[in-house]
Amino acid sequence: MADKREQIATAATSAIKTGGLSSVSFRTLAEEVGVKSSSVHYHFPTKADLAEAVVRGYTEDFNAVLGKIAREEKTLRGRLQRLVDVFSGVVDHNELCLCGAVAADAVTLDDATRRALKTFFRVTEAWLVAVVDEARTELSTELDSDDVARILMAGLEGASLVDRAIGGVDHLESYRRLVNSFTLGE
Amino acid sequence: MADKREQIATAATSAIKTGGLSSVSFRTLAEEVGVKSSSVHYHFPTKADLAEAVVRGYTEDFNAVLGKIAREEKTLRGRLQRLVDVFSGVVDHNELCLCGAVAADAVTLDDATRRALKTFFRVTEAWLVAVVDEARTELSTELDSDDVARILMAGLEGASLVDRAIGGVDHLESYRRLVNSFTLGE
DNA sequence: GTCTATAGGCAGATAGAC
DNA sequence: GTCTATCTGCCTATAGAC
Repeated sequence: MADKREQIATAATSAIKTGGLSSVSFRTLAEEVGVKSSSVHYHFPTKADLAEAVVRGYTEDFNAVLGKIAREEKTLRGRLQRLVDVFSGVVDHNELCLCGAVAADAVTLDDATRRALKTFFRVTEAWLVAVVDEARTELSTELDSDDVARILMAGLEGASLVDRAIGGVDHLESYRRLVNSFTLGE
Repeated sequence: MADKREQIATAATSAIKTGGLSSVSFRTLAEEVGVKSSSVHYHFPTKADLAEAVVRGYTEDFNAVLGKIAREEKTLRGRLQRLVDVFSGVVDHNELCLCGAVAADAVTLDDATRRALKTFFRVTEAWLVAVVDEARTELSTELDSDDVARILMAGLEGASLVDRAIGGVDHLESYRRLVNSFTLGE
């Protein structure tokens, strides 16, 4: 039953992944955690405050997952495939990466949330670059690690977006094969 | 000054590309074309009707652009680079591909609009497959044409989404280089 | 085809009691 | 921290006059 602030952030995260930022309201959020909307405002004065906190929290959680993958998988291909798995799992639940969903509403964001969003992509791509650079011998493309990182990040966001909209995971599966073509392995 | 219905659809298209489906209202649309909101309802009874019409119209226009590219560019690399140009131009105006923007609101769509959206991706990827198959000798990847088509489509949608959110065109530029690594050319 | 007028609902946000 | 109550404003949609 953690503290209410966290419960609210968790409910907001889930709602945004499904319906985007515009789909969450203080009222529905309040109902989900069993309080009144004014109590939600107590924890997050404005919607911008809520959005920023949620993006920051998601970035932390996502990073923890990346760390886990790096510990559990030793090959570059294994690590990248696990990243595809993460996006695949999200789409299976009819959701998007939270930061992809928030990015779709980019024009309505305040500066702080926009910065937090930028940090998510910077941090995640930095992980990809590090993972690729650590295993240069397993790489079978002439593209440099920055390009590989950006191509996979943007590609997985886009594949999730398209696949969820039209049903299935065809695009994510194509990225699975792109990962294979980028890496050496049996 | 075309007919009003078309003016409304054009204004809606532009607004959706910038702010998504939830950002357009019958009121603001009406103001932009110089009528009252009830007149907009006359042409498009519900928001779902408007969304479907806009997606269909965009699919037609996009296809015309693809046809133009195929006529003007003779090499596979040239054609794919021109496709990247299209997405680059959109992001320069702080917009997204209309269907990418609509896809972000997938959960709120009615069946007809969802079908129209599916058609957009099907048609555009069919063009990509045809273009790739027509120039098999210029291809320098082992991925089949379906995968190449899906990777580029999803990738360009995702790169637009991310680049617009964080500013710049870094991800689209990485896709430019991916296109080069997929194709032969001087 | 376009208008005025309005219904009915939900949004974000705040004041002030407890 | 949470509540009740409320303000203000925007939304989709419709009825009916012209």
